[in-house]
Amino acid sequence: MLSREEQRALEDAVSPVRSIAPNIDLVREGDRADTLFIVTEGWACRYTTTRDGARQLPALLVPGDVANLDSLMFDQLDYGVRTITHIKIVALPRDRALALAAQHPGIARTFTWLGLVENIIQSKWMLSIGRRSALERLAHLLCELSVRLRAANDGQISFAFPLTQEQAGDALGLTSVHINRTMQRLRIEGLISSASRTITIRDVAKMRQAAGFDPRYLHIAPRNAQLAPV
Amino acid sequence: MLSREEQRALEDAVSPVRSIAPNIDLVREGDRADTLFIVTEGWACRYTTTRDGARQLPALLVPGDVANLDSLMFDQLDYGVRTITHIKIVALPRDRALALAAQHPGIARTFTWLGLVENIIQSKWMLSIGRRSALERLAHLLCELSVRLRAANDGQISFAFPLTQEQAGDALGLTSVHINRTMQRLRIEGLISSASRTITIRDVAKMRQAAGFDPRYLHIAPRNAQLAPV
DNA sequence: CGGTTCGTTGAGGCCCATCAATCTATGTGG
DNA sequence: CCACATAGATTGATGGGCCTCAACGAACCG
Repeated sequence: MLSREEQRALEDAVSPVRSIAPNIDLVREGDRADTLFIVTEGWACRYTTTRDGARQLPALLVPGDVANLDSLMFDQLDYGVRTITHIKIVALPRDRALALAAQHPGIARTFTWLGLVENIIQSKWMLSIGRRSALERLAHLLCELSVRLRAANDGQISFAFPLTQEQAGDALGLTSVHINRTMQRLRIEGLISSASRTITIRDVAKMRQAAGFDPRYLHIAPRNAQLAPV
Repeated sequence: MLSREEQRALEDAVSPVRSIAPNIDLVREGDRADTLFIVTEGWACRYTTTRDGARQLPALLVPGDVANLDSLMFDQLDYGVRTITHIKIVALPRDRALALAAQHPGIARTFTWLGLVENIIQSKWMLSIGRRSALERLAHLLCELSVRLRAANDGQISFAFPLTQEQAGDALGLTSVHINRTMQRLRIEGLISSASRTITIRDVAKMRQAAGFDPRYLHIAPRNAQLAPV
């Protein structure tokens, strides 16, 4: 999507890579932020909270994601950003981001593209949280992540899944206890297996069926197109 | 946000106003769309569905909203758009929208601004659906709409609310039956009253308290700033 | 090796869904 | 202008999916 020149300009504009430990707030709800953070390695999440402390994650951030796109236009953040694993990020000051966008149409295009995809993903999450059972929700999330992480799909898919069950619950609108029980059901039904924070989807077709998952909404070209179902 | 010239360019690019009856699909899930629809009067919604027919509305569309912003970049829609009331819309072909954005920085800015605000609103809806009780959810939605519709706030707020209870349920991840009972509780507790599709929030402060609502996330300047709480 | 975080299990209860019936409002055609 | 049809609102009874609380086990780490 970016020309070589644009790629270059972007890399020049960006701060040196910064490493951050797990469970650290990059930004807190309500903070002012005039810098975009781009995840290059590891996992993070956006989070929102109710007055009484309940948490909902509106997004999981994996390598390639921008943590706070809206800082492009808004001073104040409506959510916090917190690391999940050890993570590497680069920072892009808003001024420079806007200047880049003004100068390079491909970069402007990329920003709006990112925003629109985020939007679509959030819509799907809403559908899950509002209308799907716990089993479907969890299955759908795992399917989505397998695609976003571009995990190889050869009938089985394996990928690192570093969330605690509590964090998974916060993403799906469930409690950690219920995540636990739901994960067990997924295992018992032979859909997944997991060991040391790695999930493997044992039968991708069956899993997607159980989740009601159709990868097209992610607008990502599948890694090996000839193998990707539907 | 737009210069007078840009305003003008936009109005010139747009199709004549079209009127549409209630409960009509403008676009269906999965349809191709190369035209943006902008609501100028009346209500509509975006909707998504699961395989087994459950519905979730990721957005309510009121005057000023763009129904399908992502058609700016994507051919295929991941949701349907359906009218709720009689409605008036104008159409803006993608080509012209992109050309306008390329030529007028204010218009480009407006598009990304709209996308980012949508994003934030969706995050709040996710928080509601995932973590709030039915009462809080409904109260929060009504508070949000009162602000988005720019209803006058003089301690009380009245505005037309044309959703059926089924549609409200689809927006909030609840059933119509439960919307009914929850609405009754809001009335009994003196927070709202309603007659012939008009809602009035009787005590705005108490209502916002009950909803956990803070209007800042909408990034709209309040109509009479001196009266806006918080 | 003790401490802390995370995962697992059980018992009990509540919020909201489901199903179904009835009531009300709106609109339509005769 | 009324009879009727239909969509939407309301009510009741019942049940289930998920929450809550609490305890215990397992893994990790300094």
